[in-house]
Amino acid sequence: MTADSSRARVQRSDDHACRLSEVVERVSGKWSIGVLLAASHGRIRYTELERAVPGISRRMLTLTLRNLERDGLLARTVHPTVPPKVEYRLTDIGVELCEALTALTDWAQRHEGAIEAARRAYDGTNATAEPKAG
Amino acid sequence: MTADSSRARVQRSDDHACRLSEVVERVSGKWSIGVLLAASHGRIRYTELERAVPGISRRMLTLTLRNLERDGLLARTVHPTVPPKVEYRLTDIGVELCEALTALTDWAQRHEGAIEAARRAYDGTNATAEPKAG
DNA sequence: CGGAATCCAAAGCGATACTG
DNA sequence: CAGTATCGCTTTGGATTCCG
Repeated sequence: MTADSSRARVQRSDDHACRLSEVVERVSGKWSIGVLLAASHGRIRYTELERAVPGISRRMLTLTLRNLERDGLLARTVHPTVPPKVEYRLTDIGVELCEALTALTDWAQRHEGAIEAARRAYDGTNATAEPKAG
Repeated sequence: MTADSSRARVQRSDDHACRLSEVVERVSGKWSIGVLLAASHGRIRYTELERAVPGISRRMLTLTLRNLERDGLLARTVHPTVPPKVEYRLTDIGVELCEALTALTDWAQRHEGAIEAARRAYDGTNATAEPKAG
């Protein structure tokens, strides 16, 4: 990955950041998490996913699905019936990822208020340059 | 938030996903995590960050810094000395976030190999449509 | 029903020159 | 040293259409 890491003190930070980045990259994108969670209830079909993740477009759903599938987080099963039927379900490591994400949920929940407060404070302090206050 | 959630079974997933999305949004972007980790070692200056996060540009460093600061994850201290000196350090909730992220690191580390394998398998299976195989 | 392809707008990001 | 402003390329993502 990063070509030159000869700077010693950056090493472990770099390593740590690298690992994290991989996870975040795979989970970032507005939709990955929504899809992941929607699939965590058990088998779910394409159209169900479309409804379960409110604002998503066909394109993004398919793209997200493909990514998740490629990383081995989601399994795709095609039923060769007359009206095609495709079901998705989390793999074992997909389930584990969802569980690991609860640490984040937890954090978010604990500090939800603090963050919003910080934002308001920040926006207030720098309001002089903020034309959106209207 | 999401206009129509009358579907019952989606309710908690939606809620959960929402919370998670907030976290991910704030941490997504190629650089947020790198900066966060770099700051987790203690006070760190602008130029030090620039070096600690290898590929980052001035623009992105500043942008990322501002975002993190706005969310109350990072604190900025200006020393009004002759050559300006600005130091950044994680706030308490910033530290907590970094700690929460270790659950993800852990997951990534455990399944690093499995994911790469899944990718190769996927790319291999769908290689017929892949012009990059050289 | 499930999904690929195309088109287009917006956001992300890098490089760099400039300022206090 | 720390940060801002501008420009242009690249990526993301939404809407729509067509296919098996």
